[in-house]
Amino acid sequence: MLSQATVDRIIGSLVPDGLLDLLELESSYPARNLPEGAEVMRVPPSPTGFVHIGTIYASLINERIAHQSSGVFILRIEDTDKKREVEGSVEQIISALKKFDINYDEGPDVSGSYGPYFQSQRQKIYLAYAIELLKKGRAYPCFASPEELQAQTKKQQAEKIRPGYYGQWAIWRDKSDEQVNQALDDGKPFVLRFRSEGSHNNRIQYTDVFKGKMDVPENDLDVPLIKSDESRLPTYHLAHVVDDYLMRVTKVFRSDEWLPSTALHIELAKALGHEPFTYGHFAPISILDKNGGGKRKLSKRKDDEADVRYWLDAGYPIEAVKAYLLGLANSNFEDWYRDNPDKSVDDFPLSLDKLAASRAPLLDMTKLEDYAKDYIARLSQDEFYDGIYRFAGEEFKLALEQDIDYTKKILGIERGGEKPRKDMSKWSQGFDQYGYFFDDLFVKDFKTQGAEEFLSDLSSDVIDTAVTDFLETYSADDEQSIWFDKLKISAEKSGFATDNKQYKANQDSFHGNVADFARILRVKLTGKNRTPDLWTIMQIMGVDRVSSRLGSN
RNA sequence: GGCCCCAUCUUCUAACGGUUAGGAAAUCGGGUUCUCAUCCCGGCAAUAGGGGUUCGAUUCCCCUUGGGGUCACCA
Repeated sequence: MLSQATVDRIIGSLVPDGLLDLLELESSYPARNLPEGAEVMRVPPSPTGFVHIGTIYASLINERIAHQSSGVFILRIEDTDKKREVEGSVEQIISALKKFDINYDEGPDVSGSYGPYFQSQRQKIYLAYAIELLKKGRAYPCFASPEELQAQTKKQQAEKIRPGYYGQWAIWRDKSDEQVNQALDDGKPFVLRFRSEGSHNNRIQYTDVFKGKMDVPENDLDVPLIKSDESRLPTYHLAHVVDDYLMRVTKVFRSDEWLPSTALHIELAKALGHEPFTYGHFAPISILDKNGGGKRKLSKRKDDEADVRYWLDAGYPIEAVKAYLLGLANSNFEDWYRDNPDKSVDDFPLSLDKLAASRAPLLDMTKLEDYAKDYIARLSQDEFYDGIYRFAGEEFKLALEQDIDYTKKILGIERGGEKPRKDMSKWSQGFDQYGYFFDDLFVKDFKTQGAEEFLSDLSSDVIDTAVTDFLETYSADDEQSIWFDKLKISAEKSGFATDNKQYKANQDSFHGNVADFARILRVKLTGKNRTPDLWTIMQIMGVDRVSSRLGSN
């Protein structure tokens, strides 16, 4: 045990301008006045770059649980590592949550009486608790250099001993007053470490909301509490225990990666005289390794999909992404969504039990696309227009605005009925789906390319004849059935089979079947070989545009 | 390596200890359609292996194997 004088000296070096009074501090974080059963949840991203889709997943879960119980959802920025901090990340986090329509009641840009919500602004608070531990003899300064520590770890690995700063490896744990003062005199940097009283041979039990009864070894690691650099910011462990205590968080839901340090957090809370938290650990989203490995955690470096910007930029509808994520969290979501076509994904009652069963769900982009197609197909015409418009490039935007009536007709194709068109999974596809309707864009981006790609098997003579034959009989006033009858007649005249069986039996005597004949018109008209039905397209384009596109070469 | 989590079709998963092991996505066939997207019908496809407990095990227990996480002054 360090002498009072030494402890005071350490305190002086840690907080030269005075220590916060704990009682006073705690009185400014009173119990929340919430209804019975209300949960206070939080999501604590760190601003170290882009926003991870896992952060959105965790936010979704925490927000839902909080708000379903008439509780509070907090966004707390964990910016205690100034070295890794990337400028602009906080704004990115905030805007990502906004885009996903995940609302927090307290956060960096929302007033709340349990702040501040930047951990870097709470530095004095952590210090006060750390010093409290120091005074109790549950913390001590450690002057070991990174090199020393590294050498120690190496030695442990070589000798196949459990690595870590504990027991005999906790070299500064029981240094004398003289040694500590000497190090202080030398001006050596130091961290404040936790003095664990646990033993790796003892076991502790706790209940995880998702995983049930846990039985793990006690913590015996003397982890750093306060960093040695001049920021004197805390490590995650201290920050978590202090913040969630003061902010009156009722349940700590975090991803599985925190499971191994839970014993430590329990011991830390107890050392501070607090009741340990109720924890719930859920499996993080994983992805199939592209290089043939197994499943693994979604990694920032290797996977584009880890970045929410990827989802946003590609123009996946947010609701669809949320629906997919909710489906990963709760397997009954799909059924619910199908049974409640008129409800929003935000109305889904997330269940804790179901979440328990979810394990390391694999990100399945194909399935997500399916969700997205469904979602877009359900949209009203106005919503559909909005989506397309928002993701349109400058030229496409101008085209869309030019003649609203024309645009509305175009975007209204096969929409709103019993069986809406289902061919778009992301908004960025809007241009490709509808751009050809606009003459400038057609000439620039569709016309030539399409003819080369989709009509290369037919000679230009055949194509010309087909177009001429069709135009001879075409009338914009024809009903669809008449139009199609005429189409068949011109097809026959041009040497195409109108009967599929006939065609299959005798392919050589035809240029192709009706489908091929229609393909000529389709490509000439749209530059594409996949479009909604031709009659509708012609109706919308109008006779002049149809003639001109078919007539031109 | 220590500790921890996890284990049902290709994927996400469902199944009070008793089901022909179900659904969804993908895929394959068939139908509808001028091409597509759809839509409808159908097919393929799983309880990792071995021991127990039990009349009976996907379900409970143990072992093995496999996958994942963690062991930082990162969170």
